[in-house]
Amino acid sequence: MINKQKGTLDVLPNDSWKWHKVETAARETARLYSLKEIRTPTFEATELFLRGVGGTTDIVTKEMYTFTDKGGRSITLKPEGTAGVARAYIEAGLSNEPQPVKMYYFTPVFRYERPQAGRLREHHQFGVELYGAQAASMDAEAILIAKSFFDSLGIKDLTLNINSIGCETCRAGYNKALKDYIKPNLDSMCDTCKVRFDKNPLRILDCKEEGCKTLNKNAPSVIDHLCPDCAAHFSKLQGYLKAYGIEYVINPLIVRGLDYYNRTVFEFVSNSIGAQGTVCAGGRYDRLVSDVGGGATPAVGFGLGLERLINVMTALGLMGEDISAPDVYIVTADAAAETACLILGKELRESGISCECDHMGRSIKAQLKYADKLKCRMSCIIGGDELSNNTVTVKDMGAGGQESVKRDRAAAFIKTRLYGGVKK
RNA sequence: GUGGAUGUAGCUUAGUUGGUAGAGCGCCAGAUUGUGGCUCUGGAGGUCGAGGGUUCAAUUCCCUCCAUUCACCCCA
Repeated sequence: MINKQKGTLDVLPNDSWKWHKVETAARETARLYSLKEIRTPTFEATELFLRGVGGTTDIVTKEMYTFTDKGGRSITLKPEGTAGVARAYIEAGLSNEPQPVKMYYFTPVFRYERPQAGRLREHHQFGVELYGAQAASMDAEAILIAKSFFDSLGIKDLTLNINSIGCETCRAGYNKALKDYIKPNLDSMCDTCKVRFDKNPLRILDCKEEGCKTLNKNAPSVIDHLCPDCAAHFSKLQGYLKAYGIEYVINPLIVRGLDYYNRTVFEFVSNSIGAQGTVCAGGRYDRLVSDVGGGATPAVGFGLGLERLINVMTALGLMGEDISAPDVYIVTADAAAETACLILGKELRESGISCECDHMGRSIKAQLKYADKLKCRMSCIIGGDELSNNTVTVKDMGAGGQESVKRDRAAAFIKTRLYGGVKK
């Protein structure tokens, strides 16, 4: 027996409807906002992520699935969805299309980490990428898209956290202020924070060590050090959110772990699925496209973890149940009727009725029992009597009654019963 | 990479102060004539995570490993 790999998930036949439900809702939301789907490869040149995500980030330094292919190239399974989209945008010359270019994707994402509740080595994301617009209204629309997607699924449990981490110019000033604040206490910080102090002070705010957290509470806020342009952008964003009626919390401690973000960052967080409660996270990344070799292109977007989303919905009792079932089960009441049953099945399917025939050689009783388990709405029975009369016995599995119908009228009769004569 | 918890049938699990295991659900089959849902009866299915040690004897005690799980770092 070879087991599945650590941190991977099988979506089994009895669970796949959950994914369909969520994916259908996502595609409908995408349609409403005129997003077009983009599909990019599962693996890319490692260099893309080094330059896009950032060579010093944890994702790149210790979590990537990187290998050398048979041609000696360094290949990496995508650790996030955005870099590949940026690459495709440049490579296909999408900057020449009318802007903005609004896209969405579904993708597997691979990160080598220890699994726990809400964390896998391969997970799946629904992502949105809005390229070409620098207006704060686009940031607001990204958030609105996520919000209306959650609303369409009935999820009310999520808290929206927003923050602005500024641009390069305000970052420099802020980093200095932060370092000035930290410096007297640097010795009491944890080891990783000491490293962050030099490399990327902003990330100190993200530290979960008790000592560092306490110190961070009174740390200068990024928001107070934004340059006039960034401050205006952040203020406009909040204006749009208020206009949309979207509640949010400004959380100055939100700092994304991917280097490409600037200005707006946000997270939708749930409390119902354990320690890893971030279901959706995103922000603005105006430097990404140029970082991976394209022209200056403002962009904003988010990634949304589908496994976590399904976990939240399950925890909140919003997942519902699988309602897909074959419409009709065809009971082979006599071995001699087998061919007649199979042909009837083909005919029903050709007229749009889903159905199932016996392939197990079961007794009539067992076949009806099975039809009941499948939750079929109707059964057709063909045995010796029906063969000689050229009829089909049609049984209503809900009400329990049954009647004899001429064989050549069977499909039409069943269709009327199932859909009231209106084609599905 | 670090720390804690757990590993008995497909699932949820009981159990033995050490004498090679039961239950519920599920699955399959029956309960006179060609008919499901309720009920009843029967059946299949477990090398008690793997390897080693102690012992006359280990699923039970000890060790190692593996897997799962939760938390940390980090992230969706």
